[in-house]
Amino acid sequence: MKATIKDIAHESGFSIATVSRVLNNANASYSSKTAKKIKKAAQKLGYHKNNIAASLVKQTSTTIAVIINSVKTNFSFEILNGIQKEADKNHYSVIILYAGNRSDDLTKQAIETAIDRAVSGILLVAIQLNQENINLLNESRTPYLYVSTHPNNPTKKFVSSDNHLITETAVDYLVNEGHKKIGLVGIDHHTTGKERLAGYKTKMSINKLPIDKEFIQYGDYSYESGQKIMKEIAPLIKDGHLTAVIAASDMIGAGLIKGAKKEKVSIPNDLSIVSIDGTYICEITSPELTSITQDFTQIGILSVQSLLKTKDSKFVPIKLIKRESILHI
Amino acid sequence: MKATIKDIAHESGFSIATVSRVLNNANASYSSKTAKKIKKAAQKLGYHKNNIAASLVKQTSTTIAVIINSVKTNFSFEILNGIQKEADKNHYSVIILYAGNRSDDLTKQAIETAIDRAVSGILLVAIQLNQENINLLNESRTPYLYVSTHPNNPTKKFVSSDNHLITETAVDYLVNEGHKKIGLVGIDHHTTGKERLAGYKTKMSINKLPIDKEFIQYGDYSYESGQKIMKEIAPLIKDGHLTAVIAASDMIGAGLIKGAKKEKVSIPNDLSIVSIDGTYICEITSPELTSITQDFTQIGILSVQSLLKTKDSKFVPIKLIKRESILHI
DNA sequence: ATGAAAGCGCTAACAG
DNA sequence: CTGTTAGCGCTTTCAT
Repeated sequence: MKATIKDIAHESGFSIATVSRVLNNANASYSSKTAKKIKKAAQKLGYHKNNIAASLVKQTSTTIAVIINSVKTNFSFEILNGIQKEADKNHYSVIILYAGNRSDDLTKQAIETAIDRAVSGILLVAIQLNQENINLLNESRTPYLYVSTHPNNPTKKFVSSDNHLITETAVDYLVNEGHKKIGLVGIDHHTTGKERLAGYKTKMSINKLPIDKEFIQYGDYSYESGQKIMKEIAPLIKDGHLTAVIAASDMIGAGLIKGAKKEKVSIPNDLSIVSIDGTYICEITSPELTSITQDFTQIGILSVQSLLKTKDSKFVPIKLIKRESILHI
Repeated sequence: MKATIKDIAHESGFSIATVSRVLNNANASYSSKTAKKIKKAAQKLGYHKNNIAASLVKQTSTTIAVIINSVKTNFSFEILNGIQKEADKNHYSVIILYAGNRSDDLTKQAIETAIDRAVSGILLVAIQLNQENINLLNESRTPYLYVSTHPNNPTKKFVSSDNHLITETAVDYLVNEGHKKIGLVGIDHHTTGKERLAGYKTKMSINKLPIDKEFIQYGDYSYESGQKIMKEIAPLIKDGHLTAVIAASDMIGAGLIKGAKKEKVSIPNDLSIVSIDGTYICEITSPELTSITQDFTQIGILSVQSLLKTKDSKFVPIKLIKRESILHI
């Protein structure tokens, strides 16, 4: 039915070994005439390589596994896009495994599936690993990389934005616009949140700005979370005790705007917002959200390059994009 | 290194054939005692099935390929989520292949990759196939299914919303709210657009409502498209020649709202909008968008079920969700 | 109920 | 430069 290298061997008069060599461009240990003949035969028979067979003997496949949380983050899709694009370019295919809602069990299951399939590498998108899963990964000797997460362990490889820099840039900008009462809202208690908090504190301190306890509000990066937080901080805003916040995500920013409407808080007149992420959400809200924009597509692309080739860790540059949610005072 | 069935055979004292039977629950042609022993041995050795080897001999894998356009649709992720969830449940894994921006060449490439990997089925998410690609698919004898697309060929299998019903429901609702001058904006020239247009025309006609040429505006489902269209129709609205529109997507709806601000058109006072899709975008805009909501997660789930088991075509129910973008007149 | 043996299609020594 | 051969780990007749 489907043509195999055996058929090509028959058709061209060479052995399957030679056919295999030619078709894989193995160190040119064949004459160009042979190559031409074999390629022609392959063409004629409509040959397609059976990657499964190749994987079996090579004990590795040209497949990259992406493990991802199923939480509703609107940027994962962009990262995936970047990964996909770069994988395609290198003739790799991508299999996506969900780790549920940050569940260690499901993460373990995903890792096992990846290992079972003998993938050539694993991309952990916004995934936090417990020790058991780290061990599992290490024992498998499958290369892996943290994507959009910056592990505190310096021996681990990652590709992500620099969380410290993100909040530092945001504070600087806000200070430049005349703000002194600046909050940071919607961050989580994990690495990402901690780093952003650290960057924020650093710059606040450098600028000799006090940090009220209420300036820092935790959340889960969601729209609902943003609305809830606005309810919390509305009194402060009305009192003039808070004039600007850094939102931990666009969705938090959007939730803040929504909540502000209910609380009769005017954005940006009563409160300036700079949101972290810079996805298309920023343009849909009214007012549009000024943002510290992450280059998610690039994060995806570079993570594949790192996994397959460079093996480097990398911070991907961020950008401040001015829209309408900041008031100069 | 890694345990294989050979190791289990050794450990348990049975042959690899028996081990294979037990581990695959093959028609109980083994005693339960044997089964117990073998399973214990497998457990002890930390055995994991090498699916690649199994795929090679069975000529099929427990992998589903999803072919998808890389266009920025905010709902593909939801469909993917549903697919993933249901695939997981059935112990299938999912590989995602991008077909670029509706490119026939890239689609062909994606199909070939899928076939190469001997996937057990292909899900075409919002993909339009040309004849060459249809042939390719048919020759491969790989089962495939249209997802979120309703092919005009009745022999093809699909899982999607009923596009006719979507616009019919929208028109009915708008008429009920007292509207008579109703437009349909942002649709494309492909099947989806045509079906929505047909549903719209049907109900307009039943309600004896005239359809002005300008009532129908084409687009590409994007935010920008929505803004452009608003520029186009703003004069009509101001004249009172148009009081309501059905937006072909949430992004079109959001673009309309954005454009309306520029054009000094008030939503919903000057124009009512009901948007098709009902993703989270509808809650972020101001006013919130009333929508005909598609159940994308369910579409994903049912498409896997259809591919793997039922082989049925299916329309997934839609829902009208009232928010703030409709004025009763 | 169980085992032996033949491959699935391919790659990679090893010869020549 | 090319061919022979031995598997990769698993499933599946065909015997027993």
